[in-house]
Amino acid sequence: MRMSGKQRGRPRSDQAHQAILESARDLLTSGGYERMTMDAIAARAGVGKQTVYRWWPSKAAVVAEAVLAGYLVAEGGAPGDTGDVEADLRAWVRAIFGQLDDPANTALIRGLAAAAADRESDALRLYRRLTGPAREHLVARLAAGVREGQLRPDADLEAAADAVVGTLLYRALAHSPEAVRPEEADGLCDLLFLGLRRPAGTKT
Amino acid sequence: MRMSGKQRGRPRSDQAHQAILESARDLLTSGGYERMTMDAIAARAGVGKQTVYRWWPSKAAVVAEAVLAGYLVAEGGAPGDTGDVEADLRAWVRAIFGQLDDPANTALIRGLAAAAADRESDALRLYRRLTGPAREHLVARLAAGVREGQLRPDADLEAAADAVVGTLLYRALAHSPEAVRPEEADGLCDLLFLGLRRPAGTKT
DNA sequence: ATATTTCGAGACGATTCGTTTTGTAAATGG
DNA sequence: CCATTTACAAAACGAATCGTCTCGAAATAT
Repeated sequence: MRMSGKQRGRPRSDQAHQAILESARDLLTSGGYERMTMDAIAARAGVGKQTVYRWWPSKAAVVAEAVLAGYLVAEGGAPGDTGDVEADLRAWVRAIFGQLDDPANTALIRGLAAAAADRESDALRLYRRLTGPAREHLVARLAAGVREGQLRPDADLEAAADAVVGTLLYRALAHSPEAVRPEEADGLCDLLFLGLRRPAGTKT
Repeated sequence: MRMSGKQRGRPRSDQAHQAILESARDLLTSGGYERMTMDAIAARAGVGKQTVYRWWPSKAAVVAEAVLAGYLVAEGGAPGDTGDVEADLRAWVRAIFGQLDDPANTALIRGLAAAAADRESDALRLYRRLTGPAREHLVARLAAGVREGQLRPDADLEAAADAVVGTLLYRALAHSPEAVRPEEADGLCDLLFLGLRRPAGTKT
């Protein structure tokens, strides 16, 4: 057994580590997954290819970590809790949809989709890590709304979260970046809250 | 000028054409996009690679047409119209979700996603062709429901259609095939129709 | 000082895409 | 019947890229 304590030998360069991820993100947002090569990632990071493969097993793995480390759907954290579920989530969903107006963000999401397609065995895990935080935040805030008596207690919160995340993913993958429609977020929220809202005059 | 009439030379083999698409589908459902090669497609189809590239410009194009020709989300056609929007669409959505229980179908959808990732310039068109028919059917049936007075006239039908298609895509890409949950379709429909239904006592 | 580990740089083999070549088969025009 | 034209199957080929491997230098512990 190796005693705990400092390892011998040259220590790992965290600077190189970060430079690789950043390089991958840059190439992804500028040229997309297809036009990006491992040689280019290493070169732009000022790093040997060996250093990349020492820490990641494949191109898809590098891209996946670069995307997940640099862009989380739930970036900015959980939705606020002002006591008004509807207002809180409306603002939150709107903010996330707004992030998709930046082509760099949709490029990252498409990059993750490409990485998932490239490594089918990791696809499920990648999509989960991409959408998991947002899903959990949504469900948590909705559940709080139910406890506060603002939402109907029999609502299927998981279905609502899937609808939001699914619409987001669909929009990021299948909609042209030019067709920016911020009101899409409102349309979705309108629709969902019509069904989620607790009918007036229900026992609290 | 060439007079109209029969083309000279050996005519194109429709049999080869079909064999190529079928071969691509088979390889896609068995091994996925990553493990499928153009040589394998041609060999399994009993066709020269030249014949493949004569009619399709790239691997992604072959896969895309194979998927879109062999699997449409709206396969089976439009939802029925019994006069009850909710029942019609519930059955229709359920049937489509049911198709995702077949791993072959999710493999085809993932194949299209891979093809889109491989040819980013064609990605938008591919996703539109994949989801377009289902979207149109949904919106059409919902609009009929509005005309029939069953759904609220101010509902955002596009948002509802996006929610359904988005959830479908999300499920196909990010959910493990084992976790079959047919009730997901019902949960989604419950949620949406709560919001879409015309409140009782509204002027017709 | 020596051993150990990572570093940047780059050569290397294997795989796969997409092109090109070669000889053959199937159709039309004269 | 023969020339022309187009598609066919098979396979060789070049270019690109992935992932591995080698090399000498740098950094750290003993």
